[in-house]
Amino acid sequence: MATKSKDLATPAMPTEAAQAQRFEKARSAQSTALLEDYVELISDLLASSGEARPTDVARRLGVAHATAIKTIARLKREGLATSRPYRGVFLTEAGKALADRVRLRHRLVVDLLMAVGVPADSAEVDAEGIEHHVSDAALAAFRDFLAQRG
Amino acid sequence: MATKSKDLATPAMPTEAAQAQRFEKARSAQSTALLEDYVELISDLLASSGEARPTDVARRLGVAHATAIKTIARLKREGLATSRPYRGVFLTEAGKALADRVRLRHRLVVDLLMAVGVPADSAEVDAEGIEHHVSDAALAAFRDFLAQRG
DNA sequence: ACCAAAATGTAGCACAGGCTACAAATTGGA
DNA sequence: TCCAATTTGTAGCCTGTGCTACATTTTGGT
Repeated sequence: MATKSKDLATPAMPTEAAQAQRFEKARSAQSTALLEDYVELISDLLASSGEARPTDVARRLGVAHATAIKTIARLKREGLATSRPYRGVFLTEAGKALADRVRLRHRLVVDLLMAVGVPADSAEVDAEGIEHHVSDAALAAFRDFLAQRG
Repeated sequence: MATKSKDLATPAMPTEAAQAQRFEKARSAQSTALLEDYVELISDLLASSGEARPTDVARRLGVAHATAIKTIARLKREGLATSRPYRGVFLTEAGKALADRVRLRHRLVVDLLMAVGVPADSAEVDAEGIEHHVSDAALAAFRDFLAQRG
């Protein structure tokens, strides 16, 4: 291992490897973020109206319906959803499980943000982007922190 | 169904428009995230060793050097960096300003995470993904919260 | 001074996730 | 019933961000 370091400045940079790993993790989180959003949204639509139509999904996400359909195809490829032509989208068991996990995490993030003083509306908006990058360790810490403040 | 008919079980879904806007925001944040990472890293490298070579940037980010070079080209297109062939990368004034903002935000996010009990190493890793999605409002709240706990 | 290794740059591919445009199926109202 | 609007699906394009392979330039050791 070439410890070719010359990090002799400011608040100490992490090692190359450590830093690369962090970025790698952030990139991989990003690649699942969209699927998580779709699954959670589909779950919500199913719960609140009994069906999840591609057009509704598209409108909620603010994308063209063709985009939604393409991503739903990816959900199916990954075993998270099922659908038949002109019949709406449904979640597999794996999809439901993911949706539940994501929803829980979302609430926890919003609650944590509000607990530290972020206004409710900002908290909701920010959580949408933040939630996908919160590790289990952080999530556990959030839970403890919230429990401790009633 | 006006302002706050929120029951404990199911938090009402937001309106289509509101939700679409949130996702749109998250998507646009994502598109600037990579540039922010590059700019901050380049700034760190310049500060700690006086130069930022594409290969170093690539190694730190954990990507192939060709990928780094391509993204650096984008930084130049966007007026954040300058570089001449075989001569390393430098930041424009805009790039420096962005780097400073990003670095500050990064610290604040890490500190906030640790303040609510997230272990230091998790905090660093999570912050890498989270920071790009933290609004100014949330940032201000973080600052206040941290100030209040000395 | 030279040549090999390292760094840099270029070209071309893949895939994800946007889009528009068009085609086909379904649904609802007259 | 039947036609028009809506919904759904398909095709093809663009951009961003990865990659590998190869070409070129710079650098450093002998």
